[in-house]
Amino acid sequence: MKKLQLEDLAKKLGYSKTLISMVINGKGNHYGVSKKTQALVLDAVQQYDYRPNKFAKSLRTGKSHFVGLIVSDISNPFYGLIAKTIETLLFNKGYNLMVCSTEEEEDREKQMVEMMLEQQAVDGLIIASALNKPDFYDQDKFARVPMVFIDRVVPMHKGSFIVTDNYGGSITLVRHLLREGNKRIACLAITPLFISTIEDRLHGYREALLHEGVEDPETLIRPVRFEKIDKDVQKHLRDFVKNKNAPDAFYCLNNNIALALLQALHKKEFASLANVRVASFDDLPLFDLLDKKVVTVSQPVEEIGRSASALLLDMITGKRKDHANVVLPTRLVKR
Amino acid sequence: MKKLQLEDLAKKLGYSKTLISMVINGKGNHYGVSKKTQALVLDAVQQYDYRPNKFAKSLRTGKSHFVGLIVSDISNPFYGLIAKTIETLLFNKGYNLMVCSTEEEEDREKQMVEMMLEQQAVDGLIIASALNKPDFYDQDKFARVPMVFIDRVVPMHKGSFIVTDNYGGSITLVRHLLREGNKRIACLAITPLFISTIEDRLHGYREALLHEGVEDPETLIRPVRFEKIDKDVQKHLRDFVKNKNAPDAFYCLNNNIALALLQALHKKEFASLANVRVASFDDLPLFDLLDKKVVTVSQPVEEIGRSASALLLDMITGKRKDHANVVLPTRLVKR
DNA sequence: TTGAAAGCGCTAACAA
DNA sequence: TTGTTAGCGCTTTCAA
Repeated sequence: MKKLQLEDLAKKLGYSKTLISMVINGKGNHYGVSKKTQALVLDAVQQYDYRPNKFAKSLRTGKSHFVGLIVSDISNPFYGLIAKTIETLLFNKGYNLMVCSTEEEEDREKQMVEMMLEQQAVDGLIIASALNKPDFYDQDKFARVPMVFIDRVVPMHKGSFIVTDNYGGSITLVRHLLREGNKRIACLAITPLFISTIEDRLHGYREALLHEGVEDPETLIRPVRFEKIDKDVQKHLRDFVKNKNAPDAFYCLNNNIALALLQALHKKEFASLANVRVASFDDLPLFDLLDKKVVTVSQPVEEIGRSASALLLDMITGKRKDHANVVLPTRLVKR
Repeated sequence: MKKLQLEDLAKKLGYSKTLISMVINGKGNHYGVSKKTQALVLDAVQQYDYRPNKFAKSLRTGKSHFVGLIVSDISNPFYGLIAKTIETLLFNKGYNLMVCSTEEEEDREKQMVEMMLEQQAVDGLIIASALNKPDFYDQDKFARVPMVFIDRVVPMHKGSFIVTDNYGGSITLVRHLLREGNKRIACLAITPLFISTIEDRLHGYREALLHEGVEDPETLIRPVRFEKIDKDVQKHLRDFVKNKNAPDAFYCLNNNIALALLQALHKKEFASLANVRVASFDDLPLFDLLDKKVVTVSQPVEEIGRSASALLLDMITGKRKDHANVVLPTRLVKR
C-alpha cells in the first residue's frame, strides 16, 4: 500500500493541492480559506493520518528543520546533557537533532561540518569544536548557515559563542586551594592543549599561582594525552613519587583526568599520596559519593544547551541578525 | 553567491547533468562512461567542491541515508555510549544519526516514531522503547521501514531485538549474593515496572530467591519512581530502619538507583545500614573509586550498538529479509 | 558513450 | 475563496 500524499487527499476532498497545503501549513486564514473548509481539511488530515513528505517539503522551501550538533564525544555525560537539553527544546519547536561525534579528530569534524552544511542538510549548527584556527569556519561557503559555538571558543571573525568562564573559574578554584593552605599545586592538563577551554583554565591556574608569588607554575604543569589518560596520569604520579617532590594538591583540568587520578590513587604504589587534595574543573554528582573530598567548579551545563538552542533558533528564524557572545559563570563546589 | 549545483557543473564541463550524476554516483563504468571523462568529472567535483543537495537526492531516490535513534534519555551514559557507537559506525557507511530523547513518556515516543517514519525522514530506526504493548509498532504503516529494538523487548509479532540477558544476569547476581552469605536481599526496582528489562531482572531476582527457599521475595521488592529516585529510595530505607527489619543487601535494578542508594547511605540517618552489601544491574567505572564494594553485572553496551547498527544496515540494504533476535550475555563484576 | 526529458511530492506566485 | 502551474535539484528511463 502506497503512502497517502497530498494529491490523494485533494481528490478525496474535492479540493486542490494548493488549498490543502495552505491549510496544513497554518496559512488558511492568511489566504482567506473559510473556517468550514479549514475544519474539513484538518479533519481529513487526522482521519487519514496524512503527513507531508519531509524531503519534498525541504527541497521546495529550502528549510530542513534539522539542526546539527557536533561534539567530540556524545557518550561523555557533559555533552550528553547538552544534547538532551538541546534536543528537547528543539523538538518542541518542530526541529530535529542530528548528532555527530568527532572523537576530537579535526578531519572528522571538518568532514561532518561540510557534509551538514554543504548538502544543505541542516538549518543551523551547534558545535563544540576541536579546531583552534579561524580559517576553516571563516570560509564564505559556511556563511549561509547560522552556527553557534559552545563550550570551546574558536578564533573567528564572526560567530556566536556560548561558553563557560573557564579562566575565572580556574582562578577561583586555585585561589581556594591556596587559601586552604596548599602550597604546591600540580596541574594535570589534557591534550590537545590548544583547545580554548584548556588554554583558559591553564591561564587561570598560572595567574592564580603567580599572583601568590609561589614557585614557577610551569614545572608543575603536566600534559595528559586524550587517548591515554590513565597511563599518563600514572606516569606523572610515579615521577612525582620517585623524585620525592610530590605536590600537596592536584588540579585536574577536566573530569576524566580527575577520575583517572582518583582511580590511580587507590593503587598501593601511590599510597604516599593518600592525603593529597584533589580538585577538578567541572563537577560530577558522583564526587558526592567519594570519601576523598574533591573540590570543583561546576559548569551550568543545561544552561549552555538552553542558550545555544534559543540563540540558534533566533538566528534561523531571522529574529536575530548579529552575533552573540555569552560567557556563563561557574560555581565553586567545596567539599 | 549561490551554491553550485549539478547544472552549473555540467555547463562548466560541457557534459550533461545525466553524465555527471552517473559518474558521481559511481555508475560511470556501468553506463560505459570513458575513463578519461570520469576522471575529468571527478576532478571538477573536487575542484569546485560540489556536493549534491541532500533533499533533492532523497526526494528522487526515496532514500534519506538518515537513521533514527530513540531512547529515553540521551544524557544517560548507557544510551550515550550506544549512541556514540552507532553514530560512528553509521557515519563510516555514509549514514547520519537523528537522536531523540523520550523522557520515558509514551506519547513523546509515539510522536517521534510517527514523525520519523511517516514523513519518510529515516531509512531505519533503532529504539529503546518504553512501550509494552504490541499495538503501536504492529501497525501496517510502520512495516515499510526497518526497525531494530534495543535494550528493551517490545512484544510484537515481528521485529528485531538486540537485548541483554537481563533474566540470566539477574539470577547470576542474586545467586552470588546468596553464596556470599547474604540472607535478606531487598530489591529496589525502578518504575515503570512493565519495561521488559526491569520485568526480566525482577523475574530473575524472584527465581533466584525462590530457588533457595528463603522468605517471600514480594515483601522485599520496593518500587522507586523514575522521576523521584532519591526521594523514594530514602523513603524505603527509612521504612526498613524504622521497622528494624533492614536487609543485609540491596539489589538495585539499575544504576541510577544504585547511585541514589549510595548517596543516601552517606547520611547519618542511615548509619545503621553502613555495612549492607550493595549490588546493581549494569556496571559503572566509578564503582571502582568507591570504598563501598559494589557488586554488579555489566552489560556489553558497545556490542549492543554495534550489533544494532550492523543489523539495521543489513535490513536497509536488503541483505537481510528476516528478523533477528539477539540476546547478549552479561558479566559478573565482583568487588 | 552521451543527452533529453520526465518526475520524486511539495509550496507559492499568480490567476480566476 | 479556490485552482493552475511552475519549479525546488536531483536520478533514471529511454533514445540517440
